[in-house]
Amino acid sequence: MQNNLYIFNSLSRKKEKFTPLHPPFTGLYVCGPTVYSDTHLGHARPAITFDLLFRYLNHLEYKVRYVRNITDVGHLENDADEGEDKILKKARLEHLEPMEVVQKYMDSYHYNMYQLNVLNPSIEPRASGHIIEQQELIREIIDKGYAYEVNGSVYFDVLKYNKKYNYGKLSGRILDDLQGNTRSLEGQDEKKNSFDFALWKKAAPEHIMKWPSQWSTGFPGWHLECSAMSCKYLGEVFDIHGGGMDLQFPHHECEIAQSTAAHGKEPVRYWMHNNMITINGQKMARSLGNFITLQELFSGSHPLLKQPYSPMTIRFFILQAHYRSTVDFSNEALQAAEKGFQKLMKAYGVIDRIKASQSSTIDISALRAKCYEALDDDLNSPVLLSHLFEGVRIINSAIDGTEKLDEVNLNALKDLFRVFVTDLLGLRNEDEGKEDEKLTGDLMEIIISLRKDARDKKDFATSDKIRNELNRIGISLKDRKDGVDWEKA
RNA sequence: GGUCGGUUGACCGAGUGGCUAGGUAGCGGUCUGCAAAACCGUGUACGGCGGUUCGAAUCCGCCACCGACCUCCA
Repeated sequence: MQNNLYIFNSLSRKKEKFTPLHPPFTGLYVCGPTVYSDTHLGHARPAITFDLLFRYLNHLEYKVRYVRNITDVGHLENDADEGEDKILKKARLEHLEPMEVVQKYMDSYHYNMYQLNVLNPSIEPRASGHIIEQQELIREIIDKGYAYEVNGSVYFDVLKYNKKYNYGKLSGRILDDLQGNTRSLEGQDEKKNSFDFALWKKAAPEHIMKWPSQWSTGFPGWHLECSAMSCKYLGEVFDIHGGGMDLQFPHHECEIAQSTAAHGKEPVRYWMHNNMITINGQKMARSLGNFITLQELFSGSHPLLKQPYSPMTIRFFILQAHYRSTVDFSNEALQAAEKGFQKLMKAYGVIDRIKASQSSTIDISALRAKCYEALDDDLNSPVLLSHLFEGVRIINSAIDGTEKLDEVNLNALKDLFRVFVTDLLGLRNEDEGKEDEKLTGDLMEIIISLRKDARDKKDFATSDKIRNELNRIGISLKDRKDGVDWEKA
């Protein structure tokens, strides 16, 4: 299992060589969505980032178990919600069962992921299906002495944990600073310290989503589900944990604390965090009211959108930036991405027209090595794309005859595009079905030959009319030295 | 206020102590009857001020601006 993959580990703040704990097996856990609302552009970022990682690890022949959870127990929306459960609140508004809301948005998330060509994870566990495991984990933490029960709720004892371990190591936070930064003293009566967090919360009588436990009828703390489910499916120590940078603190910090307190071991070996998508320089988030859903992007139905953008345009747009950089949304950037994507796929589509030469002016193996180098360098997809555009140039030049490829290099080029464009970047052609394609092709042949006749007779009025009329219905003609190509706009 | 990150040409976006990605748009050219596509060429780029260095946009310091996170409840 040779690899040369380096990934940036948020824990050490350095690029580190990736080596799984038990090769060839590799465990990958990524924080999935809370399904209380439509999937938005921000959700696409981690999904695509870790899809690329999943695809690459598979390509390197690791046996990857990719776990991406669904949070369906519900979180608070924002301060204005006064503690009411997010999913519960939405349910009241729409007069639906909480699980009906969950189902609806989970289905739509799955459909959007399919549209973006994001592969399904190996396991997609739901928090509501792992209440028992979460309760067991709480008991373990209590047994080890790092949690305490107050009035039916259980809290994590951060101060005690920090005496033996290091709370804040992932996010670079110092406990003393956190203490000094306490916002207010209200609502903290039950906890020993303001920075303690809930493992189990006693539910108010009107709370719908609640489960029985030895402490109270209530619900698990938010951070718990990821600790419990990652441990169940990947073990007490596993290889890679991913998620958005906004989850680094407190969510991931608390995950580390919970798992370490329970098992006495550092749970995650490599932490990876994707950066945010911004809109006009501000983070896109539901709570900020500036988010664009994927449906709106695909249909163009949002005041900020000048046109619809296809799923593959969005995917390409996201892959054109490195996952640890913010990427700012704008119509100009999306339009540029759309053109670039089409250029790439168009070249890929004509690769079979290249005829092998006796000799080669290009060495594809060098290009291939550069492509691997790009991915090995912390999944540098923008650099990979720049190399693939060198491939685009080679394809077009080979068709024009200004570059030559022998059979070995031609096959290598085809393989390069199949591996990197299709398999790893997960880009696919979006041209619609082929039902009427043959008929259309036959008709086009006839029209093209008629135009050729006119041109042979120097009847350019007729030939231009044919071309213009075709243009009008979205078909453009391209005269080449050795024939005529056509394509739908 | 604390912690962390960013500031690259018209736009997006990589990257490196000297060889200065890529996409989009613009301009010029080749090819075309014309056009399109493709190919070739092209640009006033690295926030400001100092410092280290033979040499910095890349390292260090200061400043400015922008952003993310900052425990309760979830």
